[in-house]
Amino acid sequence: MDAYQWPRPAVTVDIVVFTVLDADLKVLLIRRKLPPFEGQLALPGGYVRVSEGPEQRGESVEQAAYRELEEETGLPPKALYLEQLYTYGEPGRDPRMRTVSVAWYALVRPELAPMVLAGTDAAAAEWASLSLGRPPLAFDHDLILEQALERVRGKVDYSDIAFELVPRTFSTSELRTVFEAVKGEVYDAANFRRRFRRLIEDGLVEQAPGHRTTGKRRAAVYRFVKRDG
Amino acid sequence: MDAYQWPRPAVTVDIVVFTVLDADLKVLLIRRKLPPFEGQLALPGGYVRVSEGPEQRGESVEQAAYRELEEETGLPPKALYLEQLYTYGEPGRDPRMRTVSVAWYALVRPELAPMVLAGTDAAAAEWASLSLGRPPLAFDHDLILEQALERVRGKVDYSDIAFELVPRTFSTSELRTVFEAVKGEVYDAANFRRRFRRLIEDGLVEQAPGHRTTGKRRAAVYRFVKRDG
DNA sequence: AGAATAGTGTCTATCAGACACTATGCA
DNA sequence: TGCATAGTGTCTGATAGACACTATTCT
Repeated sequence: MDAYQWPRPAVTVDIVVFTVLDADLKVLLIRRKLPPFEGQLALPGGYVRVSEGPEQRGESVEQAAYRELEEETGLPPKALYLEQLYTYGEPGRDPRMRTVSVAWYALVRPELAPMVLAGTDAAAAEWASLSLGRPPLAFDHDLILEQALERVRGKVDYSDIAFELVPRTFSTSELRTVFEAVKGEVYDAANFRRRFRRLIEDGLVEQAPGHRTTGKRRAAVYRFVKRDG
Repeated sequence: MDAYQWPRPAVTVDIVVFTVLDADLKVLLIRRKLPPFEGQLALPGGYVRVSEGPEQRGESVEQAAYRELEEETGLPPKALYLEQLYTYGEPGRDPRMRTVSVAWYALVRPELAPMVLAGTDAAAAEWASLSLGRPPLAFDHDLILEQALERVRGKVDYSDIAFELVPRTFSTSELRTVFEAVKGEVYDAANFRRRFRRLIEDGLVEQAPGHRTTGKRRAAVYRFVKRDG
């Protein structure tokens, strides 16, 4: 039995974009201009574009995520770390029609965060803080946001994603601030340093020229060394 | 712009089913009876069933995974641990048409593994060993299998999934065998025991009545204690 | 009785958390 | 010159790996 002709769900992408601004974890939200959920906040996203028949011109699901992000927020693919999160396919999650959404999360360096709003018309996109209460979102986007947070919080400890949330060169206290914002807890500065020193010894991080002064005293800056490069 | 009318991809599920038999990690594969890839091995899976219009009768993506598994292998939903893996949506991954596949992995206890073949007509489903070389699979199923393996290998260390691959009651050496099969390395029996003893102290595992003899000497058996129950 | 497996104890290296401490440079 | 922040050193407890050891029971 070949299901070629059967009804198909619409396939969309939704993206949870995080950044850290003012020592605070933030998500990018869009104010919807059309029903359903008109006027409410939602995650950026949209339909995956495909073509009929076996020629299969059209974008991959990942490309769709990059494209929608650029269209809706002005963020270019190069500026992003993008990773697939989960696929949501409950009937009823979109009141219009049966929709399966492939959700992604993205990380943006703080220097690039301000360019987001410039790329779209005034009031469309905004960085919402996550340390305070959360606004209700359209569709099942609350759930998606929650699971994205869980993923990032878990992964920050054993992977390199924290380096995607600091400037290209950064001080240890800037990196510590990212950890604190993501995990929502305070880290002992001395112990954090020691962990960080191991990263240098292992060659994951190297010192960069110059200094930075965020507090009272200037600090050495470092850069993340990519494994393959 | 509403994409209601635009062409849509077909949406499928594919499931990587693991079990441990004879101290060996195995995957459930299906011999395809229809083109494309006729006669080749593939992961069990199939189309997600939806309905037209806003009424949205139809199954969730997760239900589709359970249903396809039961249809193709005879494994009832109750017998399985099922978790979503990743969604594959590259154009060209199915030569017939544009297809987005939501992949899952499932774990089956060894006692239940034999019932798989009984549920289907003779030569359709088989448990393939993973310690030897792998047969080439249809579509991009090699990739899916590889990523499922990676997920299970990573997760077995910090989660409870190992308990889904032993009988309901088990000896420490049975549990160790599962770890060895999954990770592909030998564990020091004494150190493994010590780790295991901590699980008992923490109440995650409790001793069960009776004994089991897999080797020369009989061993105490335990059962996993669910957190919420 | 022999032998393989179940199960215990011990030593060492590593790492995280707590916290006392020194050093620097901006106000 | 004060003081907040950068950065170092040290103690303690938890845990993993290596490995020597005892205990049990099947054949």
